[in-house]
Amino acid sequence: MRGNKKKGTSGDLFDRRTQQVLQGIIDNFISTSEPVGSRTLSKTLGLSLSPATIRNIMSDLSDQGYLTQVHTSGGRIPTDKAYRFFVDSLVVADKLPEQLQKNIEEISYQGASAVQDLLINTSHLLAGLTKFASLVTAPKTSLSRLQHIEFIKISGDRILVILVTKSGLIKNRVVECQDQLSQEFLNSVSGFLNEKFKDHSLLEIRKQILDSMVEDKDRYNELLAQAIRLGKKAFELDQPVELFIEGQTNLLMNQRLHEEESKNSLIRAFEQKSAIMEILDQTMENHGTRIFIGLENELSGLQECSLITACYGNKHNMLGTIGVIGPISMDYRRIIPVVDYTAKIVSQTIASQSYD
Amino acid sequence: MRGNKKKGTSGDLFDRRTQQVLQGIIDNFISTSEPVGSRTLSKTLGLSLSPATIRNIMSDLSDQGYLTQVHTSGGRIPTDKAYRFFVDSLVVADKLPEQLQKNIEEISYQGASAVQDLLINTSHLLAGLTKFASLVTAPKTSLSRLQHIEFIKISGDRILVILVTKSGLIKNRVVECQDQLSQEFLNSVSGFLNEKFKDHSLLEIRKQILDSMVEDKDRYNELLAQAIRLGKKAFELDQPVELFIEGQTNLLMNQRLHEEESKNSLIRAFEQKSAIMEILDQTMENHGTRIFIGLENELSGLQECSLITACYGNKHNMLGTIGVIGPISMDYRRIIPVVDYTAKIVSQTIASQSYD
DNA sequence: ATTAGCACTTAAGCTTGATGAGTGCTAATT
DNA sequence: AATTAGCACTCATCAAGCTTAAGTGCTAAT
Repeated sequence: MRGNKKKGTSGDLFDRRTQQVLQGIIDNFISTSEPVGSRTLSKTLGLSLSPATIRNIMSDLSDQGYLTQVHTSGGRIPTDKAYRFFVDSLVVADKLPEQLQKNIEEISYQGASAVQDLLINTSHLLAGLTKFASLVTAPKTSLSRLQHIEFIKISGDRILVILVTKSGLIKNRVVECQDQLSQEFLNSVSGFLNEKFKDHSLLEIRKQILDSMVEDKDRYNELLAQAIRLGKKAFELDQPVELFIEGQTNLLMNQRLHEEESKNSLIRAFEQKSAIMEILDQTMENHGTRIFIGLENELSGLQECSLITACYGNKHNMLGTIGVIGPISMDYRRIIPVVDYTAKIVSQTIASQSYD
Repeated sequence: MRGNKKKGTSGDLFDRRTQQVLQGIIDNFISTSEPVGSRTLSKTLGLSLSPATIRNIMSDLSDQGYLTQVHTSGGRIPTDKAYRFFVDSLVVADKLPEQLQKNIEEISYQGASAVQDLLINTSHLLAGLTKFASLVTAPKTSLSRLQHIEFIKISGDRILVILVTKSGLIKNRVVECQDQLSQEFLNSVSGFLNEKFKDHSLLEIRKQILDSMVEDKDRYNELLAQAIRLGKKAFELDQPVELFIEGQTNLLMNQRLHEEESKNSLIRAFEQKSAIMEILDQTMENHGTRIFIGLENELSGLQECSLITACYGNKHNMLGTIGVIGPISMDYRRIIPVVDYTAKIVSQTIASQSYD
């Protein structure tokens, strides 16, 4: 999203005209998915250049790796490199149509519930608007800070643990417990934990609890001992990968992905949730929209696709990532602002809901 | 699953041989998905009948609507009616291989957590084992009976409501509340509600709350008034359709579904979650495995597929349904017992976890 | 009742040739 | 020096025609 005139990824210099031709080819291919040839281009492009001239330009672009031919004759198609150039030279992405803005803003009005619900809605929304597959990661539980913990006895030996984080995540799990503990006792335990650990990150809490288990081997305080024991169970992270994927079918049915084989590897990619998580986590290092085109994707199953991501969170802290996976020849001008704006709205909504 | 000798759906009488031929055709088609002809059949069937004889039999079966020809020559394929007959005459489905039994049983050992988690696991499991799409409905919240309700104040004006049902469902939602209520007060409210409504169905509770709102217009008891007000918010059902669908991509990638158009209508069908819910709800009327073949499905998008369902719950009460959607020519002998046994294990697991 | 034999049907695969969009190159034009 | 016209060439796509293999229905022989 910077540089607009002279720089392709590898520093090739284009004159204005060459650039227009490349743009034209990309635009054309994005809308038709058909290889585009010199004749067509000469007509659609407003430049009054003969096909022959355009052929020369195209030949140069081919030499520089921006175009390839599917077969000897029959037009050329843009390479990943061309899309990269194209995307980089989008100084300002299209403004988002008002209607779309409204659609996106609606997700935040779905009532004040847990952050997870917001994220699930977001992922549905993105998949729906783009007709591609959407990815949304939840804030990392272990980095979130404790807002509240509560134990509820729901039967003789089963205790429901409820964990609320500052960022608005709500988690529950049931733990079993041999000792018969009264609800009153549980209340004092949770009171103790809340007091001691409020605002600490879960990771930290977990560490401290483990430490004190080592220290207080011979404990005399019954409350403390139980608190530690219960706390251990409560904060013991199962950490199921919190990644919401929606609209896989959209993507698989997309006309532009026809190779049976690439569909299969795409499905396999979607199954590697933790690998996807890792990639998305990396995008949190620098804010803003990021775009991975074709082979730029580390995950091999995604190399026939492009991934567009944006982070949500507050100034201090990126919490998670949202993204869209679509065909390489997607309409970047349309999709990028959608992802962008959605991330912004999610950030706002979370900010207004969280307990900082 | 009843009747094994002489009855097709419409009461046609088959002699033993005809039936064997039909079986042969179905088996053959299930494993190859190619139309099967008289010559092949004469060889693979162990009956030492000449192709000509088999042709005659096949001709009869065609007349009775059990077979159709895709084109004038080139073998015949079974109709829905044939599968119906086939399935009905499966007196006893294949025994489930031990390995599969183990796989299925494992889902119940995933630790004692909320019923929802069990159901999500189940739906993953079914999709994985069958390589088709799986459906799992959660127990109806409104019919479940209250085990416990709790209010937790998580910030000035936000209260977390936790609802645990007898069947093991755990629901949370955040409600906003203008009045500043102390946690102690919330505790007495939840104490009150627990006492008054434990074991009542949520539907019933909701009704009673609404009733008392009408009655006690001029309330004097502050606790009661707040309890009612909070209770109303808590039991006001959002009831998001609780249907877990997994493995849609499995199904879409399945070789046997090739028509682009039928894939699209399948996707559309999956989007109508409430319609699917309705169908699954109907299956709860009578216990046991149910099978809907092709056009027997009410939902038009599913008419190129078969749906196999089984209910889970306890003797008194069916709670929900699990199911699999696959191509009409699926291997019923293998799939039916998988669905069957899974439902059984889910029932057991829930029984051991629920609070009755 | 069963089977062999035969004429007929048809999808699928193959070749063939025409068409059209596209290409690279060279020579003429501006 | 840049642009363009012209030309020979390439190749996917399509339709037409042909062959093959698997299948069918029917009739007559067993």
